[in-house]
Amino acid sequence: MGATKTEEFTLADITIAKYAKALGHPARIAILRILLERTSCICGDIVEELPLSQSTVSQHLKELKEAGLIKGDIEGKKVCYCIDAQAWKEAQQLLQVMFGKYKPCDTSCC
Amino acid sequence: MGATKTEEFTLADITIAKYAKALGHPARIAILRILLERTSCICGDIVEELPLSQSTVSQHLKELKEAGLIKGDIEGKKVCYCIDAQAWKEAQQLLQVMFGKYKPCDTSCC
DNA sequence: ACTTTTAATCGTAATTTTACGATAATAAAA
DNA sequence: TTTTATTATCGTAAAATTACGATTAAAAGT
Repeated sequence: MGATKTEEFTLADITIAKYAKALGHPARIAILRILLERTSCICGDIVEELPLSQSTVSQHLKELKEAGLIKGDIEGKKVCYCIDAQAWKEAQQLLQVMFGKYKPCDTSCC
Repeated sequence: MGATKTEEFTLADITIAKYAKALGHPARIAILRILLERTSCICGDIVEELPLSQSTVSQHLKELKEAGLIKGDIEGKKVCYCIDAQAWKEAQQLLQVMFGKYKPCDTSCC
């Protein structure tokens, strides 16, 4: 036991959960904020901005990459990270639709 | 090691990560969808709709509750779950603002 | 009072995540 | 070519997550 039963759910739920999971750590939110701040994407000094070691930041970057939310292109000695426009929009849309489905309930219990 | 360095980040990042983490599993997305479907919130048959055992579903419900996204009121023999309007709106807003910050980058690398 | 129903909690096991230092790997600079 | 800078990966350890069966707790029904 312990392994997530991913197969048993709908693709929509799996996809939204994948994106949400990637967003589920303050360090990764912080990384995304750094990438969101710039219009250009020459970025390689993410490590200095975070209270974590280089290897740990690299790991978080990997997870964001695996979720599809960011891309990393080798630019000489450094690696240039930026947000993946397509995945970003998909995640945004999926979450937006889900959050928009809420309607205040009419029974007394809540 | 292994413990998340939660203290070192901004409250905004911690909060958004907390909500995202709660959304980071297909089962919990499925649960939220079930709750979103109804305008009333007499719900106690969430277990039947999921391919998981009762104890596992209960655990997922607990995590959603701890993140603040849902509430559970005891209604006689059953427990009545529903979405917490305030937390829901906060999560929605935080995510919306963050996702809205994206602007396509102008350099060649991406 | 006893039984049934419903949901939480406990105990346990496997897996995954988080984190770091140390070590590669790669490309630019000297 | 050797050195330096930058990032990824490996190895490892602690902690958290996921999952389930068994048990407990509480309320309702008999």
